[in-house]
Amino acid sequence: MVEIPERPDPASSAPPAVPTSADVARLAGVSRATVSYVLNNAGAVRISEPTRRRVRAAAEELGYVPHAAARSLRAGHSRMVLMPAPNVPVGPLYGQFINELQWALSRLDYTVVQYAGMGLHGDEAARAWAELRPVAVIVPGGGLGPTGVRILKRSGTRAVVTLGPERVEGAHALVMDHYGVGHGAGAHLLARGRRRIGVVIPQEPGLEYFSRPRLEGVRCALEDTGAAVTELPLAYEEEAAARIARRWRSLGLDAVFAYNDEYAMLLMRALQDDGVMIPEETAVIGADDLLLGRLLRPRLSTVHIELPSGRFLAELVDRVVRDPGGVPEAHKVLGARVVHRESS
Amino acid sequence: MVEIPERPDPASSAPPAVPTSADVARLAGVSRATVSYVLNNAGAVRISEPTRRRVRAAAEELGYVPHAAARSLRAGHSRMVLMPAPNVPVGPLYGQFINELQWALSRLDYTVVQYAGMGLHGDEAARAWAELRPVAVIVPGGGLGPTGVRILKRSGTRAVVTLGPERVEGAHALVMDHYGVGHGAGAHLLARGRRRIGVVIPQEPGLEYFSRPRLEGVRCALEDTGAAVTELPLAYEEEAAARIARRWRSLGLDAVFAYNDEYAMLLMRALQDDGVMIPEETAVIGADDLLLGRLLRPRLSTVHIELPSGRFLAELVDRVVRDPGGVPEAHKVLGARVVHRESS
DNA sequence: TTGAAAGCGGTACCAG
DNA sequence: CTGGTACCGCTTTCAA
Repeated sequence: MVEIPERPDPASSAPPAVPTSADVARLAGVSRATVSYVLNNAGAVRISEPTRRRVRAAAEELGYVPHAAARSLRAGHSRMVLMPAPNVPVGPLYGQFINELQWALSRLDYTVVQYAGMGLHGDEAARAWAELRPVAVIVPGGGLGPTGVRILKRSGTRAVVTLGPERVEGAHALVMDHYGVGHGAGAHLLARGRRRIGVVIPQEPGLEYFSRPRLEGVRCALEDTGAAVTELPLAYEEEAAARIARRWRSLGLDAVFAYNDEYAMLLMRALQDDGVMIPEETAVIGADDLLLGRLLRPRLSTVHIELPSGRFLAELVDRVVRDPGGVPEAHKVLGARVVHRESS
Repeated sequence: MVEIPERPDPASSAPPAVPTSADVARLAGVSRATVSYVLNNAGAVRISEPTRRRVRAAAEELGYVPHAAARSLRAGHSRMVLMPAPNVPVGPLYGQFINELQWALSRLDYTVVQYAGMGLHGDEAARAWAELRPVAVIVPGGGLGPTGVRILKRSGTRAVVTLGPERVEGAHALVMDHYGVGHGAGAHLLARGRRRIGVVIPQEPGLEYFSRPRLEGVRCALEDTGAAVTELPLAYEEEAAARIARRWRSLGLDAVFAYNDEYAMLLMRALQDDGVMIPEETAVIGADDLLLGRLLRPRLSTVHIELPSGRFLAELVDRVVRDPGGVPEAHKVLGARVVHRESS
């Protein structure tokens, strides 16, 4: 006896209602409880094989898909890991890291979600994230303060991990301080006998979190050495580079740390077009160790950056989720190593 | 009279429970209904100012954050727009497009979420997405078939938009066919008098969706012209490029379409290192019109690709969400225009 | 102006 | 082995 579904659902204009487990139960002639047991392969309860088949068939026929919100509401928790979506195009290095991370978390059976809250800042954003009741939140780039962490924890988030340049009170941290990148570059140029060093500061918004620490690193490496640092604001456009190149000789620099390999390529091309000899007249070093640097002539010296493996972070998250009580860990995870080629 | 909260919550080991609207109500000495009215600025109901203040203060004190799942469960719908997270590092062009899109959707008050379902394929993935009951789903790159669309629609998704190379039954589509990119490149090389044309096929997985149509486009442009196409599999590594360059002369090609500007740079460098004159001996053209192409010597010819604006797609989504009944639209949105520089 | 109560879709306990 | 039922947190009539 298959009862006719209660919902009237005339084939008129209204779209057919979304099937619920109750609909499946009705069609299979069983109770909602049974449907739940069958579809979740509940081990504690034994359901007869014929019943199981009827339920599965009914679910299939209706195109039933469970409702995640209802499920996690009842369960009191979800396995969602939330990270804010980057609001600026991201390089291959970091992109690769994110992918690894997502993959590793997926393997640990988490649902990874990048949340695009493009208008929100600070605690506003934290509140928006908290509304989704994620079990863990991973925040790159210093977009979260201690209050934000508290908001999240208060809403049941079991693991909050920041990736910024410095730790945040209450949160676990993968400290990725780009200071070391600049320091490496500065020390290298110094060792090569350079004394008047330019540092490119990208004008693109959203890069300050990286460029400032890198600059600071260079500064620090040159402290008390008689060498001097000159900031070189540079937009990622041919014309901007040409303008700098034109007044290059008046700047009197004998070396430049170009923020990364892409800006290095941009600037190096402009300098070469103006007849500046590299590395004789000016040494150039980039960062990120992209393939493109090896393709330049002279081959570009660079600072190779070692990001942590996605698996490492995924395992940290998993560990903290399982035991949220522990004292926040902080790992310094950004390796920087100078790769000397021909441009310096 | 402020009652003591019911939940015992001893300051022992158990983490403090997440505050609910009931907790706020208790603390403020009102009912849950009133809390809801106040926090949602319900216009239909007038609540006295003192009450509002008490409620807000209580919410503040408890660090109350509403529970999105519960809310949308009750409401019967959400404003979540879901898109699968790319599982391969994405170029600046496409990255920019995604950002614009997210921004535009945010402005229209949607919650944009990139879902990383790294193990799932086809209908599996569609089911996983459907569990979240998004109001709209945007799927790039052909990762969704007609069945998948039906699963989503059946689960209440009001708008399904694909970005792939071809339409999908039942879904709206932004047809981004890279065929035209290849066609433009092929026609250009032909017009420049080239007859034996190589086409780079990247070996990196995940790029087939782009490289195949581009190849097809070249083929089609050369149809019945006496010109011939040679496929050149190429991994994005210096050594792979060097291998191709070494046997270049034996290939007898007078032109190459290098898939995009990055592969073009890689190959061009290898060819130049082997003494192949560009463009005299071999013409090279890339695609994407990246800045780096303009920095090469000779300057790289390229195919400029015009993606639709994020706003356009956002408005399409919004329109369809408001009126899901309409017949699926299909827009051809990928403009391709050859930019002739010096390498061809 | 405020409160009581129903119900969104699932899950899991307890009876039968 | 299966059904009844309470409940997760929130919104929204309906009454008072």
